[in-house]
Amino acid sequence: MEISSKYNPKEVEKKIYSFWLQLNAFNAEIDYSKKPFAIVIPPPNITGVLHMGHALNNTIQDSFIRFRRLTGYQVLWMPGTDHAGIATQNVVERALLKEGKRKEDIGREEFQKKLWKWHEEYGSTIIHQLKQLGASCDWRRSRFTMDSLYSEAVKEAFIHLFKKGLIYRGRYIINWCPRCKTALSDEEVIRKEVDGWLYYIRYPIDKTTCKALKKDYIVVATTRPETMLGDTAVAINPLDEKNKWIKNCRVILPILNRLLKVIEDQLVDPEFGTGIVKVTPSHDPVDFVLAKKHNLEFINIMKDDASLNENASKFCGMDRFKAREEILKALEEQNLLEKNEPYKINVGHCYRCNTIIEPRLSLQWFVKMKPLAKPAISVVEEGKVNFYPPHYKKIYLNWMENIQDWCISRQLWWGHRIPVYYCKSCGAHQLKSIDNIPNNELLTIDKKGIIVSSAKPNSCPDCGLNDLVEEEDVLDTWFSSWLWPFATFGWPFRKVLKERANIKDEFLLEKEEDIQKAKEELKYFYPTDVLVTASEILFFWVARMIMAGLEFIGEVPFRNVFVHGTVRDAQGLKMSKSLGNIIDPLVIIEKFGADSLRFSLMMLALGGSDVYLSDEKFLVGRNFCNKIWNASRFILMNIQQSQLEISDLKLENLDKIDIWLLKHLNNTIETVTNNFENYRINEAAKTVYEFFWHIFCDWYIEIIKDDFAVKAKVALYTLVTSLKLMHPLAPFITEEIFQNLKTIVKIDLGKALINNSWPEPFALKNLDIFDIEELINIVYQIRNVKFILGLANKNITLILKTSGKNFLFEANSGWIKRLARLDNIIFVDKLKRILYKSDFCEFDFDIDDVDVNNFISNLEKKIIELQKNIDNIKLRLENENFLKKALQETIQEERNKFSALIAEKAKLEELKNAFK
RNA sequence: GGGCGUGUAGCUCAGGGGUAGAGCACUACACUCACAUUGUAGAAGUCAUAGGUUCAAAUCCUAUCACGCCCACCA
Repeated sequence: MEISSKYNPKEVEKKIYSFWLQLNAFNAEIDYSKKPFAIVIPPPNITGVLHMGHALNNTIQDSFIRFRRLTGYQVLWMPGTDHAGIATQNVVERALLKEGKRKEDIGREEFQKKLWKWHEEYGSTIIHQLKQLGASCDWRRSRFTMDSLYSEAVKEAFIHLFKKGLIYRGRYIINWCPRCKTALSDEEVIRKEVDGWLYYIRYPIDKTTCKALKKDYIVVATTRPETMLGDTAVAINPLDEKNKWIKNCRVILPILNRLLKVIEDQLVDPEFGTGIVKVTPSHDPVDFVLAKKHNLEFINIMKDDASLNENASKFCGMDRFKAREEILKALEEQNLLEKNEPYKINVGHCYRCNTIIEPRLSLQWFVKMKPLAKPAISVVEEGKVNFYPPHYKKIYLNWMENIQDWCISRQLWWGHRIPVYYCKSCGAHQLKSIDNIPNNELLTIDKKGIIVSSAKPNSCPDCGLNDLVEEEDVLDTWFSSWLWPFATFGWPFRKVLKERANIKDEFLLEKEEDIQKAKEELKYFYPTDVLVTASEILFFWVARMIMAGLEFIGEVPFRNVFVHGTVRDAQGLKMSKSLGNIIDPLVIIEKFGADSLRFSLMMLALGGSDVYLSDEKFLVGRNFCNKIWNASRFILMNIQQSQLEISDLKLENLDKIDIWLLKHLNNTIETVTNNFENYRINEAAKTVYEFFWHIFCDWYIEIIKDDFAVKAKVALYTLVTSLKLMHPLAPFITEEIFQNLKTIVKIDLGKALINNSWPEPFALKNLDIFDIEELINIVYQIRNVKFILGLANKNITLILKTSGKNFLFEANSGWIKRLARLDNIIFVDKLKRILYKSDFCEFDFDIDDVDVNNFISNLEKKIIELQKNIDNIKLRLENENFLKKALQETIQEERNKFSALIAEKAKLEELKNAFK
């Protein structure tokens, strides 16, 4: 069998992946003889294309999964996709716009059809890409957050919370995206500091209401002058002496000439601006709070696209920013704009389209979070859910303790429809209109005529009539995602028949036994073991899943949360398409192979901290894969060429070199196992890298080259063991080599590597490997001295004097000569000249005219180094306090160190002096 | 404003009370046939700053300075 000197990932990966699929190696079924290990994938958006963040996230998961699969767990990696409300709607809207249509032109139903069609065509792009990465998910189970059965879960959750009084509908100031035309939760708003202006505007005082005037106007400071049209008061701090005089006045709102009263509230900072604030209840969150408290009128001045409405008089129809200019102009004309100064403002942006958010008064659905948060705080405090790295625990708790109610309604056409019906006869549907709210009416909602139900009811329970309309809004995408860890198993286990499914769902519970099986699977695999996620969605998703798990199942959804960092470019900027700084994982896979990508990422996947990437970072993985390939190639070719018949991997008649290697291998197995178990994946990668390359290849294989036939078994054993250790990180190449190996050696190794067994340390008697380490050190010393003397590329003869260890050198002379590039080794009793000296041996070369200057200066440098250390320790040993207070053990250690250093230095000086 | 974290070699980071570590990059040498996607050797750091605890601090504590992330109603 010919083995190419270059690994060809493209061919191999395709072949190996379908081999795994044929084996059903990813499939997870209940097996009570094994312990379960489950991970649910963070479902990527159906609009998603695999980016480096996905690659990192999923490689970590796949490595954990493959590790556990090999260690004998019954493994489930549950895959799926997320319908991603706004994101998907935006994509399809854009496509529609290319045809010159808006979604309103074709209507909700038609638009939804287009969405589903889009999902069918492109929705699984990312799934295919995950397969290219090597993800070993049980693809049969793939779920979509809009599956018919999943809808049942969403409805169940809503109804459950509603009945419990944890869902309410309320008029509230929410974040509104005027482009997406929907409400957003606080988490969906990205705050960015932008340069703006702080405008100082004069509001004249109504002289009929105010007697003792200091001035005939007051000044308010604002960054958003256009909202002044909705002002219904001005406010000062009750303790603000300098503005106290306006307390009982009324002021006149410029342009509209509305009379505003002055209110007093602690929320006002007397130090900011003039200490007087304009209050715009419908367009500012703080003012909203003030207005409720002080019973102010709410005037909405904007339409849903953030252009001004009829309440804005002559500015009606104008865009908000245009209106700002015009209003400033008008104020200036009337000499009411006192000044403006540059000012940095924190402005909210839509996380999907980056449009500036408008605080907007509207009627929305909310979940009361405090009662849900309470148990979710306890489980983390008690350690039932652990974070890696652990400091995320604090961040989580801090957030949870300050949690706000969750706005869950979205004015989108793509998503789970809120399971609510309104009775027209009871007037419930009219509450939807939000413009011109008379004072503060309807801030809480009477439940009359509002029916929460999973299907349209026949009649209104309040009035008995059947004039019902369905709620138009859909639910926040995260309201379905937070159910992911158990909804994917089929919770709430309702029978859903094919006829009722609105798409060709593959996952339906049609028969009673399906339901029973699904329930059993949940019981077996849930709670899942670890959730792997980026820190960005800790609150969006992770925290909410914990709450949902506890509320709906009564048990945490996962025991561990592994948080990895954000993927950034070499400059530290977040990778994003708009910045044009992305490194496409698919390009890396194309160029170097999936394993190179995976291994490189895992070397860098330090828990919690961000991953800085540049193209050359992927060379680590590529080079390592090349090393794995070629080392394996060497071993296999030699077994073939020497026609070795190896029938088993039992190791016997080991010599010291073998034991030296196996000791290192044992340590590696232990460390790698430990690192995987403790989610220290980069440590696992580094450990196996170090062993395979620098112990196994650099030394062992080099040492045994001359008598490979004798050592082949140990080499083969070590190779197989290493393949297992590396498989979670580099699955394709290790499986490929494993399969090649099977055709060459006549050993029953099992059918495949993927579901093979994890290695155990080899049982070694505690044999001393000191001699081998010494010999390796001597080879290193010979090379070193040769370099210093400028003899690196010359073959020379070594003249050696040992302390009774000649036999050792004789027994190992083959490899020592080869690795140190020696013609010969001559043993003598006394050296004329000494180039190296230790307790073990001393040596010289058979070359007379060496350039000693370099050698001497090198010795001097070493002596100076040693002297520094000696001085340090001497100081310590002369310190009475040290002798009095340090542990006896420590003192003895220091003394030993001291004498060792002194001896070492003496040797070097002796060498040096011999040359003078 | 509050919370969390980070500052160690040119870069990316390990480590962690008692002589500073790795990888990459760099320098020199070597195409000795598994691998130049290689090998061998080398140079490189007052462990952010200032105090404190300690016999001993890069390591623990405090403050400061930088940087990063998250949360928050300063218009």
